[in-house]
Amino acid sequence: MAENGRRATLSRTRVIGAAVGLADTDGAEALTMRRLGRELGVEAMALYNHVGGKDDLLDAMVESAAEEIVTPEDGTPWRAYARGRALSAHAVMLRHPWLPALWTSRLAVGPARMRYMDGALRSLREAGFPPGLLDRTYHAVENHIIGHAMQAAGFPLDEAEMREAAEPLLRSPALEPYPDLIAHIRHHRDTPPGDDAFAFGLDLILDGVERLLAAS
Amino acid sequence: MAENGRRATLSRTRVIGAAVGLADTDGAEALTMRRLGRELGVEAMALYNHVGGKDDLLDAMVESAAEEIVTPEDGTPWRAYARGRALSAHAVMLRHPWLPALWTSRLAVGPARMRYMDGALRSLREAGFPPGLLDRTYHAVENHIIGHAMQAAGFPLDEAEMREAAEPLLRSPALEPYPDLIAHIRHHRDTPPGDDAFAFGLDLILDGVERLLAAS
DNA sequence: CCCCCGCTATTTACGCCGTAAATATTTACG
DNA sequence: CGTAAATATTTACGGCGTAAATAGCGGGGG
Repeated sequence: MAENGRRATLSRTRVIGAAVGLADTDGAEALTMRRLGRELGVEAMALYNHVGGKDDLLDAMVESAAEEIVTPEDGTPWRAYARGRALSAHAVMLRHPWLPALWTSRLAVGPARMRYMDGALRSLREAGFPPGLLDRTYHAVENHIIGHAMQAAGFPLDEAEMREAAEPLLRSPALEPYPDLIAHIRHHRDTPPGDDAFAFGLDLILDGVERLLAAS
Repeated sequence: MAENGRRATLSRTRVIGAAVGLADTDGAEALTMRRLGRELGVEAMALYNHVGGKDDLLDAMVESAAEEIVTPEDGTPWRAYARGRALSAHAVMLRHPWLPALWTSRLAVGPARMRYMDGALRSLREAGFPPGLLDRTYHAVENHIIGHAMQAAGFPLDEAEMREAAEPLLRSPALEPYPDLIAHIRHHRDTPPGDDAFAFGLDLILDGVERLLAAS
């Protein structure tokens, strides 16, 4: 038997979990069938008994991450629902920097992701959104989540690294013609992420939508 | 001499241009040093006389795309400036589906990108934005551009392909428990992109910022 | 008890990748 | 023309995903 078997050292769940962990700590480019096998004490080809191949593994990782997103309970007012689900999705994407790129590039969509999408759409519909506004609202929020996560994943520096990286950059003569860019880098050096930047953009969108909904 | 030489069949510019073209038509995963060499009638290693390696090539492609973004002239009111530059960046990203992923994942930033960033920041500063709002506004717009481009790149279907892909999907029993998702897919099947979805989210952000600026 | 069968793991191999190093060829100039 | 520099090719290496053949193993029926 596959799924229990007392001493079944390998399983689909374990393979996917190890893949997620490996990509989390060492980056998506370190996720290699051979390397993943090594991590699990097994040869690469052994993994093929549990996943269909690397593509299947990547899809399963996305699905597994989608399951981590917590969705407000049914009946939550649309704005709180959208805000809660966006903040949770955002947190998941920060935990898994490899996620936004896979999220948008893989066309296979599993049940967790379908549930995630369906819940968001239902919440808006039940709030009385007309179809056009509903669709645009959904996508505006989704774009914000993905955009922020992509930018964050591409600049994976904590506060100390930020300070450290900023200094030599600021002295670079290549930057000299761009004073506002210099000021921007200084601003980021002095004010650590704090992450309210995500909520700021999100609320901008939700405020605007609220007004449009009221006007409709 | 490198750059002219009458019959210099290869040059950095030509290599980068061919790489952009190849990635545009066949996708980023088709961009291979060997394949790119073949496209240029040359062995892969010949490319290394003109680019430092694949990383250098990718950075140069991003920089080349950044040069395609047209920026409103200096002195344009902040809102028109931000809107114009966002729409142009958006158009460039749609032309080059490989761009958003590279844009966010490569940390090297060339002059064209610096100019792009600096111009946007200057426009907001000259309009009197306080530093906190300036930074959040810049990033909110940037996130929207990247988020929309990533989603578009992951779903590279024109209207006909859309219709064609939707039908079997809608019959899939896996979708059955998600009626609002079904409605969403139907909506997309019936209303082709049109691309005002990008402007919708952008204006939501700019409207909100305008209000915050007035209140500050 | 043993044997055999189905599942799991390993071995080997193939064609691709990026690129280092050595070599050959072409070009430009005194 | 001769030669040095620029450009292109050849060969090779280690790593990738994975197909195919092989080996090991645990559990149920004779």
